[in-house]
Amino acid sequence: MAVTYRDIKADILGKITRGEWKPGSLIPGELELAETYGSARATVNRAMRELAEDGIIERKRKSGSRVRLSPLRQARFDIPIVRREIEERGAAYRYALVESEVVRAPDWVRARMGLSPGETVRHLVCLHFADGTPYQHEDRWINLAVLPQARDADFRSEGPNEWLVAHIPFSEAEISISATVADATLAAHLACAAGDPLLQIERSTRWHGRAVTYVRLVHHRGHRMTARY
Amino acid sequence: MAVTYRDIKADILGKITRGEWKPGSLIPGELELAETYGSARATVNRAMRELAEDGIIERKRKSGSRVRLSPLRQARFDIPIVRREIEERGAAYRYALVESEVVRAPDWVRARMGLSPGETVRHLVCLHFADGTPYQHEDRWINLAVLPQARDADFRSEGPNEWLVAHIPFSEAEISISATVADATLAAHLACAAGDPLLQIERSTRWHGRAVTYVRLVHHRGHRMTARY
DNA sequence: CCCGGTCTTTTGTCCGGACTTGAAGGCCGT
DNA sequence: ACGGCCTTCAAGTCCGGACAAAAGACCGGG
Repeated sequence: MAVTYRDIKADILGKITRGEWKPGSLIPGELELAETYGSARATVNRAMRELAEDGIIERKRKSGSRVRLSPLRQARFDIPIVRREIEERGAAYRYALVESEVVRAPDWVRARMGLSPGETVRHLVCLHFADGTPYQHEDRWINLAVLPQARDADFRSEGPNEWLVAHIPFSEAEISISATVADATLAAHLACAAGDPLLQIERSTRWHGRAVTYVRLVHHRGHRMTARY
Repeated sequence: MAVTYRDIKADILGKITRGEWKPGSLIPGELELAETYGSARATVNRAMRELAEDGIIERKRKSGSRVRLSPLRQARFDIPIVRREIEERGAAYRYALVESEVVRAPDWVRARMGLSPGETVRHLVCLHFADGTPYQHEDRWINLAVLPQARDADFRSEGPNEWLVAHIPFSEAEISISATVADATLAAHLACAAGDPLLQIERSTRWHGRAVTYVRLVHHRGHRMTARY
């Protein structure tokens, strides 16, 4: 059988983890590797390219490839739709709309979304339950200038997240994770004590450069996001 | 000039974001696309493969490629070494060792790291400062069965993170993010009030299947991790 | 009707060759 | 010493062709 690019990738990775090729050292050129593995240069290239994407090595034209000094540690977190996240844990999902209004955007929302003064937004507060216990509190603002259909949409049975992905196929987003503290209303909604530390995710989404929605997701007490790499 | 795989990728992505190819719909086969773009199938393949990696489309042999129903939202967070993180913000980095001991692993550490009873670990408590203000509190446990050199290493001037990457080139890790609350000692170290919510990262690292280190990083009040996608 | 085997389609991978691009290093004139 | 130009080299990309592998589709036997 021929050598696959996976074989080559695994072999090179092995040499690195076993310490044969130390951090900072130069790796043989693609041509040389292709010869030693008895494969085409394109195959070696694919292996090396993936190693570079994985943050294991660093590549530069002319200078060649070298093992990274400090392995670039990067973790990939999936940010699934809540319903999916809950169902994948084998729990029953339930959704509830707590509050809904159409208002002029308050200043702090305007600032975050980059709206002009006086623009109106649809403001929603929702709760997501897993097996009956509160899982996530959602505080969402939708820009009606971009999505006027959101003014009359009925969010009582369908969550805004689901509605949005059906109306905006794809978008850019900025997401940020922080810790916050439960105030009285959050505590009531999430069935925890006021003062409890809670994990909070904020996401602002834009479509063709225009702010579509800003959402603040506060998770139940003890929630953790996990990733492997 | 020839069409590059980037051109093709951008063009297809455009068709999707503009709604020409709706979520769930089938995308033309590679052969057909190669013809319309006037390029080789390998080039189209590269473009499609990357779109699949980015979570935009889904590919299956025989059935073809289709636009994802709900675009897989995944965010990549860089987990840099603290020193680098601080210096990249343009702040001055300072490190301090607070506590250091060699002990038998307490039960909760044993459980997390999967150690046998009676195994010894090096336990370190460190602080990382940015421009003089506390930035991160580090509570680290190193398995001396795997890294006996850690018993006598001097962590007074060099942080354990730096020491570790120099001694274990690469490793697998599980990382998990959660919110915690400042107790008295954390509050004192991080210059915040007891009861403040703090962002906490836990990471366990293994090398060739054996637990190397477990670390709990608690960030200063108000810290946030941000990513774009 | 169900079950397994075979066909066919589509993506996945590889090859060997070619040209392009970016950056390092040297050369030269000031 | 100091620019700016030119060479050179390694990675980056592309081509056209080929075979491999997965997974629907189809079909015949029980």
